[in-house]
Amino acid sequence: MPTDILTAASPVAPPPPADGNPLYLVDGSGFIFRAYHALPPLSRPDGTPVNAVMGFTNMLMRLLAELKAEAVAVIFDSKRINFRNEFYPDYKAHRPDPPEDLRPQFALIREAVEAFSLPCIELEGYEADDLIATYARQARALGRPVTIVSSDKDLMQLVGDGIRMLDPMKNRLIGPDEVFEKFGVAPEKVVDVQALAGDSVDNVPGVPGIGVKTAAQLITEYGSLEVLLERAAEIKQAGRRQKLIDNADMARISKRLVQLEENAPVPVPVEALKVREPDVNRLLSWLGVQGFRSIIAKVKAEIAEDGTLADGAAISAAAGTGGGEQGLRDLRAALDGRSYAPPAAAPDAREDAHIPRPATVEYILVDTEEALAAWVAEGLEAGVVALDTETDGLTPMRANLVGISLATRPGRACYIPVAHIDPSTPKDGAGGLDFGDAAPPPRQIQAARALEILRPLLEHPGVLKVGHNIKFDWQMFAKNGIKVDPIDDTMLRSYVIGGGRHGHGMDELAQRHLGITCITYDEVTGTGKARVTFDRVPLDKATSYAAEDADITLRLWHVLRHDVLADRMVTVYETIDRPLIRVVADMEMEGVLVDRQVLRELSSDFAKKMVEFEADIQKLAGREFNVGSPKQLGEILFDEMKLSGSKKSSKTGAWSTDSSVLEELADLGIPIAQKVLDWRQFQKLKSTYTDTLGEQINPVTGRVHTSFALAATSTGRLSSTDPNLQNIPIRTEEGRKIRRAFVAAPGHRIMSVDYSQIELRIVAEMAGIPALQQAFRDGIDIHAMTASQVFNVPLDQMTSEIRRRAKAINFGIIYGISSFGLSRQLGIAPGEAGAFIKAYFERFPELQAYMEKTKAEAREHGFVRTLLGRKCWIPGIQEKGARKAYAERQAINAPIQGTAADIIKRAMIRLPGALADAGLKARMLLQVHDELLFEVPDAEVEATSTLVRAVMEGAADIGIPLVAEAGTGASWAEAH
DNA sequence: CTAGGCACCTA
DNA sequence: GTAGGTGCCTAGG
Repeated sequence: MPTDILTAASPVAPPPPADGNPLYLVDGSGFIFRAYHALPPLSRPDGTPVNAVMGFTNMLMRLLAELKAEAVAVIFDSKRINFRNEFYPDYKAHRPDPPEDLRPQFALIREAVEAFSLPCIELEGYEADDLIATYARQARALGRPVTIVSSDKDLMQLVGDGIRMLDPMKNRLIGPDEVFEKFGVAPEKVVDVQALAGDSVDNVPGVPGIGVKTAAQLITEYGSLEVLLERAAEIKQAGRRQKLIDNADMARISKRLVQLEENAPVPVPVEALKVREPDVNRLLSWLGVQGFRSIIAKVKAEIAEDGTLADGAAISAAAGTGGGEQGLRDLRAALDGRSYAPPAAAPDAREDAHIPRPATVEYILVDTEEALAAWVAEGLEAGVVALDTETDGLTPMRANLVGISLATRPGRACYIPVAHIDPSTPKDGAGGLDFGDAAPPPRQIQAARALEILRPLLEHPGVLKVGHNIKFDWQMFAKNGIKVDPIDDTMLRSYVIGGGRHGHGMDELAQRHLGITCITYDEVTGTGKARVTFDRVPLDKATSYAAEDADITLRLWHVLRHDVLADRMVTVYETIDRPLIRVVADMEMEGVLVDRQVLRELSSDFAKKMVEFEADIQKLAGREFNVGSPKQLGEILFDEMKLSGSKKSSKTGAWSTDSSVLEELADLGIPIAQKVLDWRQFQKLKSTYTDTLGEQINPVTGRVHTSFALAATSTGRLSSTDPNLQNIPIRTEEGRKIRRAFVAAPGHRIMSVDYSQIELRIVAEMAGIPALQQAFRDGIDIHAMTASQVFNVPLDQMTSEIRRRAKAINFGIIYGISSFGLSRQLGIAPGEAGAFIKAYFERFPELQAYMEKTKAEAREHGFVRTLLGRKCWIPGIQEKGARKAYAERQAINAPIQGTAADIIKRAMIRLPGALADAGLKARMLLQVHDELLFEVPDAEVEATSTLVRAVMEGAADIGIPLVAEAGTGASWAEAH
């Protein structure tokens, strides 16, 4: 009669209300063996067996995702020896060693706990069961219900009164009824039964000849072990009576062995056993190493459910319902439906709980290998480290590594100099030949040694390496043969949250999020003539600066990890910006081959032309002056030559001499105006391109390595600097010649693949304009088609002038059209331009509705979104007048430009793998917003072209097809 | 020596 | 009308 016994055994005092936060206590050690024996053998690609790890990880996922557990601890045995061995040395003495293919899994299971950011508890001298008992008792004292995740019978003594067990393998709950089924007594009496019956596996002696059945019968009859032993003489059966009398002490010892310790000095208070927000990067990275693909899918589904827009699949699915247009509207509606706090003035420092506030700050100089090894161990233990590199230059391909800083927890960081020299060392070329007088370099670890000691940390798949603009550091390490992985970037995290709202430099973010004013680079190295490279910065100063950078990066990571999640930007960050880091890093390091000779010849050509034009200009002006000075030119033209047609700038009061002014004059037949325009063209081409580009050729690689900024634009586009290779001339014949200098290595061709009309396609889909969508599906000339519709001209009567006007409007749409802007573009009156726009809106009414909706969205939220969910902040949208009108144009343009940027980024992420999978050796060299440039082996041109176009066209399903076109040649001029 | 303005290159 | 970057000139330290 289980119920009777249960009732009788209920505690006298009423149980405390079980309204607290449920606590889940996972018996990690017990689980390992159960899972190992229950699951078939399974191993990772590298051969490491992982069946128990897989079972364990799945169980954790269920606990977190299905049961939504908020308080979880995973508890392990510490060593084989514990306090029970003090009074019974043979306890668990006969346990065989774990099987060979289970041993490596112990450490992996602890890694799993870390990867899920769960508390991992063990205590020397105690078994997992004792810690579980202690926590269970403490949680009950707080009125919290407890679930013990285990099927170990030794834990059954704890069941009842708000404590239950969950068998993680069978997914079965164990309550008092199930315990009774097993032991024939209520949970409270289980220890007594075990004390009598003993346990051969754990080497608990018990009383010989008495098993569970007999023990339960005896305990039920006498009420408890003590009473039974006292009254053993009363037992009728002679053999049983004698055994009990002879083995009374053994039974008492056995009870002490099986009785769990409920007052263990647990290392973490019960209140602290909380489910922390998992670090998705670290978790996915760890799961990836184990090869747990199905679990990765589950985690990603959880993230998506968490609120972030899922990527391509969701876009396609949404676009698929109701034929694209409606689907996208649904998507937009879904996006619009989200509630966001209106943009407020950012406070100088925030006060949420996510901000780490270390009590002390330790910045340590590391100059011995032993000390560095200790920091590596600390980093491995931490699982997340922030790092920063100090160099003697700003362009990674030319800079040398000078030092490395590392932070292992907020407030604790070190600086490892590896190439510092004494500050008094003469600078190159400045101090003559007196190098012998220089002081010796300070004590430090050799760069190569330091890197080898750091390598296990930097390449460890279970340790996340965080950097602020980590692309730079990744390249510095890659140059030294270390592929840092996995990586995370606080600058890019900030960018996906606040792109267009504020800058993302570390100093600014430290001020904004942490209220900390960082030491500036200028303070450390000086400025101007006094500036020194970082290798000459004294080590104390260098340590303060560099260690702070790593520390601040780590602290920002904690804040921004939370913010990206809370802002539901995880998918954009994880599927676009973070994976792009390595792709762009590789692209930059690859560089592009530039023919210096071609540039020299062009420079010389351009110089000759400039001399000729300059002489003509001086002659026409009647005196010598600096043609390159707009101020002097304005004085010549409008004061001395008394020409009209210009206005004075309101800022400086100088005459405007820009190209539109000069073109008007040239059209009036004034020769000096055209000459100046021509001179300026060559001046620009020579100074910005042919002269400068040659200097940018890296002496080591012989190629030009631009730097792409990943967090510079408000729309999600990349930008390119040092040199900017996204603005190489193409429009004029003379300018286009510069592209002849961008060539392929011997045996290779340059291939350019660009999206055709991608932004107009995006407009057609986002605004839901059926006429435009159909035109794109039919593959007809979009400018001619809009011209025909807007100006009522049949396609077969289309003139180039009418098409030109329609094309200008089409571009105007993308830029957030205004009648003033269009009039200037077309050289017509604003009134006439306004009439064109009106006609366009009448033909495509969906467009006007879309624009109004977008502006309203920007006004309400302060930002707009791309199709893939990227936020583009529009500061100034709440203002009035011209500022507001400008912001409205930005609001209209940003989702269009930004969606195109997202799409090409996705293509870029997929391409290296797709090329490798196809066995193709093509290298991606440059991105120019809607174009990708490749260097392709001669024999692989056709296959590469087909593959790249397919990947680019398939990068997103926006409804209407995307079209990519490829061109190939010996140089960029021929390929485009 | 630096910062701002101008001019002009790209998508 | 959108989004960028660079070189040159010049004013103001």
